[in-house]
Amino acid sequence: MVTLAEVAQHAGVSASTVSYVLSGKRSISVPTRERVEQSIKQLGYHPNAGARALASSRSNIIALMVPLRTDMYVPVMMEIAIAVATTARTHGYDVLLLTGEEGPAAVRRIAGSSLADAMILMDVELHDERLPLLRETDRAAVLIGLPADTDGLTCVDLDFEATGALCVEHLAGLGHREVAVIGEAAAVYERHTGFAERTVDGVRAKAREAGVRVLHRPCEGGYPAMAQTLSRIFDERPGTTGFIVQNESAVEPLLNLLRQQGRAVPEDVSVVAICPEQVAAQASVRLTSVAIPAQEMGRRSVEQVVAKLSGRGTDEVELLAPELTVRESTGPAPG
Amino acid sequence: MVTLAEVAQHAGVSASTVSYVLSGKRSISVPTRERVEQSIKQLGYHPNAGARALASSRSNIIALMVPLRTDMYVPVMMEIAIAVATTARTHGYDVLLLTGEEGPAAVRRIAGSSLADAMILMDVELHDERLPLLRETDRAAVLIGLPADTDGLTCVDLDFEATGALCVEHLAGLGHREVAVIGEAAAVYERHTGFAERTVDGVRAKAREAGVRVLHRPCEGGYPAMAQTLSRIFDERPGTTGFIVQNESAVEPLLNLLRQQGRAVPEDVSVVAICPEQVAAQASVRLTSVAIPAQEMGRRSVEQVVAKLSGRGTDEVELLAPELTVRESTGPAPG
DNA sequence: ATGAAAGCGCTAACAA
DNA sequence: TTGTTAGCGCTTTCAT
Repeated sequence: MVTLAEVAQHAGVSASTVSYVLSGKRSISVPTRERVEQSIKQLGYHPNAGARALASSRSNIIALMVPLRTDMYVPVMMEIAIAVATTARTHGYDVLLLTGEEGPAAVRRIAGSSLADAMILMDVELHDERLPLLRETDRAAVLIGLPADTDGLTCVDLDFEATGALCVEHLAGLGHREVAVIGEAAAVYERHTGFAERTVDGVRAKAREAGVRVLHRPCEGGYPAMAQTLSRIFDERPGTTGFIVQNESAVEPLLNLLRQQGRAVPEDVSVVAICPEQVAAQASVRLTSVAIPAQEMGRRSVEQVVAKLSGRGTDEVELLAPELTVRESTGPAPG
Repeated sequence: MVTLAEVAQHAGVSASTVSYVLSGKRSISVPTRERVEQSIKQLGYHPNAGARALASSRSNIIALMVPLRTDMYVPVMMEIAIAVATTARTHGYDVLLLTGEEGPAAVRRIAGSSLADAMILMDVELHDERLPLLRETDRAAVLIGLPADTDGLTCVDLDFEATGALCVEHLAGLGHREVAVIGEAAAVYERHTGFAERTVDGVRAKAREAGVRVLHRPCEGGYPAMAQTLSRIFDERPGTTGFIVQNESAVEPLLNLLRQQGRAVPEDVSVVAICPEQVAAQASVRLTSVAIPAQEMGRRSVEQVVAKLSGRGTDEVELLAPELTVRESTGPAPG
């Protein structure tokens, strides 16, 4: 392995000069810098990560804790993770992938060992077990999601209340007066991840304002569950003409079932989805939707974390504004 | 931060003793060990990762390179990644998440900096750019996938030839004589990832043996593409009664289109899918399928890597045996 | 069974 | 603008 000392010798300078060329922390004369850079290239030098971490007490690693639940929509997690990893690289950081399995202990382990300079936690629950530990730690952290108490924490999330409101606004604008919300599986609500509730809150608030009736039903995904949920909805509210779906695995079943029942989309009923763009665009009817901005969430969380690490930190809740894209699943209310 | 020296002082022993208690690399008297463990717990000591890496030249980190392509089925990648992370932890390793973005340079960077002790590469292509670098490196590595030249490399993958054969065998056993293979998008074949070709090879070989006619068509996912592909298949081979689908985003469109055309599954046509269990089980018709054993692939790749790191290394290609699960999409050939 | 001490490769004062 | 040097916290030989 090529060491910094070898580079120094090869370039005819001291070790610290090489170090400073690398870090840019002090000015180096042009010829010296060029010689050093030349030597680095020639010898194929790469700074040793461990030594660097030890000497500087900075690992340049960000830990990303992803849940290992299966009831969250996986592509979104992956998209966030990829966005985190690529954004982190542009700031000189690598990403350590932690699964939720270790639970709160992982926070202690990573912080204690100085393996990572900072942590990004995904799928945060309202009363997340990891938060107390996180607050004790001096480590920088950013949450993707919104816990009940955000005091002293930095959070990034989609503004789900605004999302719910936006969906209602769109449907109301098209003349729909009876709207059903098909939500996540009951387990998601019970887990109190918050986002599902926040969406419904937003829906309700805007509905009241717009004079729209709302019926909210959680739904496990898949055909059988969706069939049951749908028939119950029409039993209870036969006049329902608008649907807001926040459950990827219910989208396609819903469309199929409506078709089977002879209800045309969007002529008879309108459907707005809250889901990743890809799901909306590839569904059997191209769906009017509010996108889950997974990439943006990943990117912003890294930027927040990097800001914190550079002292420009802000303990702030950043809610991303929802955007509704009109496609072919919504139209004027019938009649 | 609590250091090893502090633990030593607190326990009234030398630093090396504490180190050896931790590593188990030499025998320690019971009372001493207990005192040390007591101190460790009491002080909340965690060994510093950087110092450890520097002194031992082992980071206890495995790098995982995931592709950032979008044309691979994302949940499978994620499942592998999670399996890698959790399995790694059981062996005392953490996982560094690298995206393909950096390309071959990432291999150099990680190896050069000793950031990771080993690498696991996903989505390996037949003539992968990273392989030459990998061979130069002394770092342990395992590929998920099968390049053209596996010499000196350890690979883990599903046995796609056997998978293709297994599908044909199942259909042939049910009396089907004309089978169509709906493959991945053309881009996947052009990229020469290999697995798609291997499947078709397996299909062809077994078909010859079983006297089954085979038509193979790549297919972009989604409805329009699937519609076109399907009509071409029936134009060319009106007698087709069996389908083998290796393309997650074509599955649901295919089922819908067959239904629309009045072809009942499995009464008129049978469908075998090569896809994750979840996709097969949640489709609108529960699909007979060969599963992509994502977890197993992740787990095995870590175990291989760990074996290599402990010297018990094997440069071996490990092909996982496919398993076909019969569900409701296959039945006897009509007529 | 335990201790003492020499590094591992780098960073960052402190000097010049 | 550059060099000298003292650690960073741990592992591991060499002693005892």
